[in-house]
Formats: sequence, structure tokens, C-alpha cells
Amino acid sequence: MMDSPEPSKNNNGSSSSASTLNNNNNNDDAPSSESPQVQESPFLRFVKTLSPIPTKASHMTQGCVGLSSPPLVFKSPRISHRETQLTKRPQGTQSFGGVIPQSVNEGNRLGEAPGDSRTSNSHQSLPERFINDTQQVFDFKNDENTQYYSSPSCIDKYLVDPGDIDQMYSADQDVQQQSTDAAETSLSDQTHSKNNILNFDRKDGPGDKVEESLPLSEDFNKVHLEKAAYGEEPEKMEGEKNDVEWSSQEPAKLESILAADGFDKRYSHGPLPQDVKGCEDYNEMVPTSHVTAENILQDGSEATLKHHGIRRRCLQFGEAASNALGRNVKLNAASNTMITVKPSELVTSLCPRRGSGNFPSTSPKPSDSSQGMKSTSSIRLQRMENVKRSILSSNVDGRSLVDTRTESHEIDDTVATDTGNSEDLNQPPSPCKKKKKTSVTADDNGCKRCNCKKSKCLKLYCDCFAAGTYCTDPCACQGCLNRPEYVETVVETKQQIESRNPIAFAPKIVQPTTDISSHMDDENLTTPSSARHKRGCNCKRSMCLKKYCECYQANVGCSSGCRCEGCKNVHGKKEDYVAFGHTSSKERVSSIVEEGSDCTFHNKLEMVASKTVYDLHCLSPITPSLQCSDQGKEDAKSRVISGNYLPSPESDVNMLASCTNYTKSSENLHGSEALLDTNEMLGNTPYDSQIECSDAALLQLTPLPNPEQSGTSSFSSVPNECAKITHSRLSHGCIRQLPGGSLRWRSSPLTPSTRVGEAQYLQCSESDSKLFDILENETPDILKEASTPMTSVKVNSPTQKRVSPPQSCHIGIGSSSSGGLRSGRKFILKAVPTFPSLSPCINSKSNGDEDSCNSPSKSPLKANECPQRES
DNA sequence: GAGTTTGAAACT
DNA sequence: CAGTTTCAAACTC
Repeated sequence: MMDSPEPSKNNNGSSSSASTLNNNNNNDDAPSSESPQVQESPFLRFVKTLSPIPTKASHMTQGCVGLSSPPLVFKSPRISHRETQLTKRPQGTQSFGGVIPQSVNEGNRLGEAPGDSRTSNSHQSLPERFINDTQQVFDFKNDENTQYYSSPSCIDKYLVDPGDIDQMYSADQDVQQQSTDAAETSLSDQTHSKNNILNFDRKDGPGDKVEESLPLSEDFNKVHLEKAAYGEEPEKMEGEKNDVEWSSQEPAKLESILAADGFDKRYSHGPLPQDVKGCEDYNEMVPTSHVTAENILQDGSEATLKHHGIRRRCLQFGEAASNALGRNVKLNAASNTMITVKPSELVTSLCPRRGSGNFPSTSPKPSDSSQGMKSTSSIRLQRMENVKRSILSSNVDGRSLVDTRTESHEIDDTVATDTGNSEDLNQPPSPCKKKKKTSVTADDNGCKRCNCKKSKCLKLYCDCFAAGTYCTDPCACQGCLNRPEYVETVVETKQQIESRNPIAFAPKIVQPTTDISSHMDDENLTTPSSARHKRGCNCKRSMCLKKYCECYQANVGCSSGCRCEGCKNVHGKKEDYVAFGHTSSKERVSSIVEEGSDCTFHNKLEMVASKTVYDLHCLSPITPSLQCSDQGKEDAKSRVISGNYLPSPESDVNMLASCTNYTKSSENLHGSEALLDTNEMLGNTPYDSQIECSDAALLQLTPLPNPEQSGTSSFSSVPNECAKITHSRLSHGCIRQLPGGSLRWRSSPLTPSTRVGEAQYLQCSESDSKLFDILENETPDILKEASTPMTSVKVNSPTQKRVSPPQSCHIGIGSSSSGGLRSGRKFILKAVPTFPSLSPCINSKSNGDEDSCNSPSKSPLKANECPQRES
């Protein structure tokens, strides 16, 4: 870290140089970090001068390392990136304050961030530590990450509260950066929102654009943050374009380039706070997100960032509101425009993008991407297809890597385009914005955009609103109030709707508690056919063969909950579902069992689950992770054979864990990719699944890195397995909830490093809440306890209505018995309850939010219960 | 691009 | 809870 930053700084004179530097740094970093050289480096010196605390890079790093054992965690490049990003960002802003002004100012606006110094000042010494840590972690790779400075504060927090990375970031950034500005900004924002509200009817006053454009452009901005941060939008745009081109190029180049960009961006962050004042922060803005995004880019996980950026759209209103209060992170592009990035969005974006291994070909056109960033779901769908293709096309690791990057490139493109589109809906659309206002609701990317005329986008008629996201530029809505400016209105409206229907914002698609894989459609390899619409459709004339049918639109089959007439849903007929549902899993099991050896029913179930998972992995174009999947698969089987009572979930978990382990041990990068891949795999699933995938990936990642977790969750004990299962399931089902729940990351149970990575990851994801849910609900027990030190997990999602599918059930299933599998069809509304599996009955804290296994409503039942019951 | 169809959401 | 209206997307021309 230290090294990279330094060189970057030194080189910073030119962004281009930065990129090269980064590359060089990568090479250099490792040694430097290890050796005292680092201390000697000018950067360190500078830092020392700045920070009262003597730079003990080694110490710091060691301490951190010891705690988190970052290297392991970071093995997966992406994760590490994230982590680094997390740490870095804060530092970047903070440490930079001191350092940047000197060197960094360069092209980037780093120099602009005088305020940064303010924010960072107290922590200046910390950065070194952090850097060291990060260096260690990342040295193995490029470490574009290394470039930056880990934020000392982050480190501290990290150390202190591994669990709350999110908070850290949010807190750090918010507190530090925003602390000074935040109050003002928040106030201004609120006032803004009020003003906006007052004005809300106004449609596109030119003046409005200026004001609104900034906030509205959030999503875009988010995406752009990275770009904007540089202040190089044009260049960046080009750079992004280049990225796209790069996709085909060698990863190394990409990384280097990305690193360079990321570097600039990072620096840009520093300035942001300052600029931010001028700009209003968006509620959505999340410091962490910014960090992650940037970091990700740097890491070569660029794709991830990009992915994240893609997702930007998802806003959980509740969160948004909260964010508005405090969390908003402001990034200043070189220009006055502020770009806000939501972590959640970022994260979510990751999944979808990843999903499309084919990015280059399938990658949404920039223009398209720009148009619709809104609905992640739509994106997901498209990606699913892409993923399928990719999966089908390639399983090769290297390929997968390439693909992921390409995806990232795509993301970049989208981002670039997005950046272009920052205008309000009402406002005259930028060229890109309302391009397709036509009937199409989703972009090529799958981003949805609404076209509401009378609902003001404050009713469920509005897809954006229903999805818990703000309308974006691509939207062609009129009189839209579903914008950051109107957070209050949005939140109130949402609350009202929720009061009427608590699960109104819950994910519509839920997976049955039973094995995910059992119903995998061949067509939709990634999409479990088992997924069903929460409420079911009511089609009468479309026969569920057109998009009028929500089930069909979601690529899920109709279920018993549907009241459709003449159902001919290609994804699954209602009748079939009813009849098939129960038996299908068993049948599948039997078939699978044939392959496997003698197994008990449970084992069979596990087999099935594992198999499904395995299949998914296999399908996914992937990195080693997939390969790992094989191992994992076997592991799962072996486990099953061994008698692990945990059925499918475990196997899945095991699979994942094994994969992750494998990746970690073997290749850090691969590990990250693997995660991505898995996510992608999952991502194919219609809507929720993608999220789940991401979650799964996260989960996977997390467990390994953390010794504790590994111990707890990963392999050894059954409970661990349960936890794993829960994780996996969580990943599958829990995350889903997007819209409603606005969960905040609080703690990740994982070790610091892992936590950090996770946190970043999570934060990045659009579905912060989702991830959160997952973590909290799923990991919860295990992670919480295991990771204990940091276990502060909070579920803040105001909405929290996640109807996450089955996860709880899954958990239950996984934990206890096949019961869940047997039932097969239970849908869990709220995903996340807790991880019952790990600890026999640990109630996730509160997750009460969501449904227990079956109840869509917030059943008190928690994961604990589920397993028990089922058992 | 305009108009129609459709079904969810909202309302009564 | 059922029926009706409103709404916006999907679809057709």
C-alpha cells in the first residue's frame, strides 16, 4: 500500500504516470511493504511528518495482518481490493489530506482536497499501518490498491470493529469528511429535498436541472464518482471506452490501467469533501461505496466496481433516508458535480455484471447502460442470459477472468454513459437519458427505467419505486418525486405503502425453501426454476406467456400462489408446480443419488443441493473457483456421505467454501473471481438470485479469510457447515430483498480483513441491505459469534421487508434436516432471519424483519426456529 | 409513434 | 374481501 501510494503520488504528476506507477508499484510494493523500504519511502516520510504517530508501517500492518490475516483474505484480488479500497479510501481522503496536496494534486483534483487533510488529520498515522497491511495483503498482486492509503481511521475501526466496516466507512467518511461538511450538507440536502419537494411539480426547469441534476444523477454520479472524482470525465469516458476495448486485452494491462484510474479516482476523493460542500450530497452517497468502487477498480476488480456502479440504481429508500441524514458520501468530480455512490449499488452491480461473462458481446452498450441504470433486476435478467451464455460457453478459469474483466469494462462503459446521464427525469433528458423512453422499461443493461406520468413514481406502479430505487436520468417519468431530493417524500410514501402491505417492497421473487438447484431450468441454467413469484400472478389472458405476467417476466414459473387462468408459463406451470413441487426435489435427489453412492435421504438431499450448486459453478464461466467447485462438490458429497446432516445447503456451502479455500490457497485472484463467478452463476437467476449469488460469493470469501470463520463456518464442524449452508443459502435467498430493507452494514462477523472485504463488498452491493441481511441473518450466528469481537450486527433496514425467500428455510434445512428440502416449496419471504444453522438456535438479532421460513410476513421465527422445526 | 391490451396496484 | 378504477408496461399496428 504504502509503496503504491507513494509512487503514485510521486508519479501522480500525471495520471498516466500513475497507471504506470501503479504497475510498477505492484511490482515494487511487495518488497517495499515487507522491507523497511517502505518506511523510507518518501510517502512514508511524508506521512510521518504529517502524522504525529511514528509510522510503523510494519507494525501497523502486522497488527492488522495478525488480526485479519489479510493476505489470506485478500487472496482474492477483488476482495482484497475491496478491503483495500475501504481502507484506502478513508485514508485516501484522510491521509491524502496531508500527502496529496503535495504530489497528488496533479491532474486529479487531489490537490483540491484541502479539506481532506482536515478529515484525515487525526488519523494520519494510521494510514501507514493500513497501507502496510494492505500492502501485505495485496502485494501478491498488483495492488493498485496499494496505491492508496488505507485510512487510518478505517484501520482502527477495522481493528476495533471489524464488523462494522460499513459504519466505518460511512462513519469515517461521513464523520470525517462529512463531519465538517456533512452537517451542512445534510442540512442543505434536507433543505434541498424540501425545496425540491416544494418544487416537485416543476418538471424540468432549467434551473432545476442544475440543482437536481446533481442529486438526481446520483446513480450516474455514483457510477461516475470514480470518473468524476478524477475530474477527467472526458478522459475517463475515453478511458472507460478503452476499458471496454481492454476487455480483450491482457488482464495485466487492464489492471494497470484500472489501477491508474483508480488511483486518480482515489485521490479525487480527497478533494471531494471540499467540493462536496458546494454540491449536495445525496443520501445515497455512501463513503464506503465510493471507496469500494474506486478500490475495486484499482484492484483490477475494476469490474466489480463497475459492476457496482452499474447497480447504482438500487436505493433503499429507508437507507437513503438514513443516508441523507448522515451517511452520504460526497465525491467531487473535478467539476462541481458531485458524484455519489452507493455501496449497495456498487455491490449489486457487481453481481449482475459478473453474471455476464460475455460482457464484450453481451455487454450493454454504453448508451444503453446509461439509459437504464435503475432497475437492477432488469439488468440481472439480461445478465442472467449473458451468464448463461458465458457459462455455457466457458468454464475455463482464465476465460472467466477475462470475462469478468470484460464485464467490468462494460460496467465502465455503462458508467461512462451513466455519467453522461445525470439529469433529472423531468428535466430534458440528456441525449442518453430518455433515449428509449419507448415502451422498453429496461436498458440493454437491464437497467429499468420508468415512464410514469401520473403516479409521480411514488407508487408501486413505478418499477423504480417498487424496486426501492430512485428514478434516474434514463427514466422518462413525469413529475417524478422518486428522487433523492425528495427522500422524505419517498420515505413517507414508502412507509405508507408498507403500512398497508408490509411486504410491498419485498422481493417479488422468492425461492422455495427446498433445494435451489432442483428446479434449475435447463434454459436458465443459473435460474432456479424453483423460484416463484411471491404473490403469484393473476393473469387471465396472457396465459402467463407474456411479460404482462410477472412470473413470466421474472423468468420464474407460476406457483400455487398464482391465480392465473390457463397458465402456460414456460418457466413452470402452476399445475406443474403444485404437483411437481414436492416430488421434484426428491426425484432429483434420487437421480442424483444414483450418481452418488449410497446415501441417506439427507445425504441425497445434500447431494442434490451440492450438485446443483456444483452445476451452477460448472456452468459459470469461471475462474478457478469453478474448478474449485468441483472439489467443493466432491467435498460436499464426501461430507454428505460422511453423514453431515446438512443437506443441500451445506453442500453448497461446502462447495463454496472449498472453492474459496482453494482459490485462496492457490490463487488469490482466482478466489475473488471465483466469487464473482459464483455470483454470476447465481446472477443468472432472475432477480433475487443474482443478489444471492453475490451474497454467496461474499460469504464464500469471508469465511475463508477469517480464521475464525473458517473455523466456525467453513469446514470443520457441522455447525460450521450449517453456517456455511446458511451462508450459501443466504447468498441465494436472503439477499434478495432489495428494495425494502434498508439494512446497514454494521458488523461483519468476519475477521477484520475479511470483514473489511465483506463490508466493502457488501457496502458496495446495491443491496447493502441485502448483503446486510445476509450477513446478519445468515452469518449472523456463526459469524457474529465466531467473529464475535466485532459481532455487532445491526439490522437497520427500515423496510426490512425482505421477503427473502427461503433462506431462512434453507438455513433451517441446511441445519437440521431435509425437512426444508422436502417441503421444497416453502418460500421464505424474508430471507434473512439469522443463521440458525451455525449455532443451534441463535436468533439473529433481529432480523426479525423477515420472514421466517415460510411466512412472508415478518414472522418472528428465525433461522433458529426453522431448522429446529424442520429437523 | 400511437393506440390497444394487459394485469398489478390502488381505491371504494 | 370483492369489485372497480387507475396506472404503466407490454404489446400491436
